[in-house]
Amino acid sequence: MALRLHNTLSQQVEEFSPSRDNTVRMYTCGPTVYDFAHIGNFRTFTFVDILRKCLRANGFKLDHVMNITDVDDKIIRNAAAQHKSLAEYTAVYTQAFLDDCANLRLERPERLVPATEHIDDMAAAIARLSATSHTYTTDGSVYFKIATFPGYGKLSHNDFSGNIAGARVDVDEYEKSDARDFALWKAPKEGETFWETAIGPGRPGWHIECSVMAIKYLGETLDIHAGGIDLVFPHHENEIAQSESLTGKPFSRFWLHAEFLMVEGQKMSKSLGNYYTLRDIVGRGYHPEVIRYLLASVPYRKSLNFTFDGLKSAATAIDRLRNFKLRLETDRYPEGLNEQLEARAAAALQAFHDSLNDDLNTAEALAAVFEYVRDANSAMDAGEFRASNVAAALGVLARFDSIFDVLRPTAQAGQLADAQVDSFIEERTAAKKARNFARADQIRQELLDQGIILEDTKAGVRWKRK
RNA sequence: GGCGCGGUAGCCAAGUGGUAAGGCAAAGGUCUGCAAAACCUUUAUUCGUCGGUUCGAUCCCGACCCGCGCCUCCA
Repeated sequence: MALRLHNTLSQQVEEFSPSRDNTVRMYTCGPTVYDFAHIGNFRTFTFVDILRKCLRANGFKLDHVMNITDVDDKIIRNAAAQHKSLAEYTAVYTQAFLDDCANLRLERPERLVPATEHIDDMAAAIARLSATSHTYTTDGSVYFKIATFPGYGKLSHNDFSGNIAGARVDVDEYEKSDARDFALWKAPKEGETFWETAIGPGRPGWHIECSVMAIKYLGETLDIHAGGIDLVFPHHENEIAQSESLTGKPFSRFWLHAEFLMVEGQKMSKSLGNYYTLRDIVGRGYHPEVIRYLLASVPYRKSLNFTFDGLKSAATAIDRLRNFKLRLETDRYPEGLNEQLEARAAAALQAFHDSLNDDLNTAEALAAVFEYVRDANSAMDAGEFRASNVAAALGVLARFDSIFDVLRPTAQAGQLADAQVDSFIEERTAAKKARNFARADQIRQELLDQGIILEDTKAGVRWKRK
């Protein structure tokens, strides 16, 4: 089954393939580095990571650009409050973001591009928009005039053809002649960071960086543009207006948006006390891959209710898969091949692939894996699992993990080395042979206290890290 | 008010015009020196409410109720 994705533009699920040379040119909105990213941000970034992996699973190559917004009002304000330069201030949160992504096992996009390294490109683009009468200037600030772009509203499916003023006016500190016009360029204010450019001094508005950097690195028409659903309007709508006014071509063929995340059934907010950064949750003892599993297990177009019960449930689910893998690797099976089981493995692989290709239906993909695991475990218990079935079983897990990436435990500092564990196990086995169960249990408990779990099986003792 | 998403078992959650995947939790059982792991059984006559279409609807249509998002540079 070919990959199908929901396109916000058409509001339909459409078959996807890149427009040229089998390479997906994708742009996704990255973080504004004014603070640590929160768990809601990471829901979207995890979705993007799953998307990347599914695109590759379909044989496509990737050229993926993600921006780092390292200049905006909050950054300027916070940096000033801490008496730091913009660069000093954003370096801290940029690095924190990269560290968080690494912990969550999010692949690095092919290009990570900071806005502040493209100021001149933005100024040049604004100059071109001005040359084609898409802008006006008030007090040194440049605005995009949406009346000059007939397609405005096509992404968010809003009709702006009528009288668009009237709803909210004067929400910005800057002067605009139409409520929905937006700033491309902001004139410098007293004491604020600004750049000297061909269009004068100032700093870029929010939307222009994405248009400029996307076109610079990926060309005038992207295959995919993705982000959180709250970016549909105005951010992505404005990107379309700028980009298409600039190039006269469709800005992106596909637009993908991840739904919101809730916490314990409520919207996440600082005032409710349910606002969490990734660090907060890891600090409570949840491993990053558990968080990753929970974020990835709910299909991206459905709002995700993030709960601590859900995290515990995710951890147990991962254990089940890890236990199965350990069993495959440590148990001994009779020679031969169980054909029926081999067919089930192939079917699971196919179902997994098809589910993901159905607009990234991760929940259904997981079901395919768990069904197979149950069947295989049953066969093992019944003595019907054969040595030659191991490879396909490991193959199912490998395929699963190439997308979900949760089977490898996060390394813990200060744990026993493998050799040490093995020597304890030898001592315990000797104690068991002598029917000194008290000593055997004591050793097992001591190891457990150090995060090592022992299991006695017919094939011998096996162990794993908690 | 406009636009969009959603309401399925205790929790998370898939799904189809023909009678409800999967995970977690709970209870009982098998196995085991004890554990652990694993397996088996049980847990939605029912899919927000009310109408309609249909031989038949959780799935299609309409109305209503509830939750969430955007419409204020918030993923």
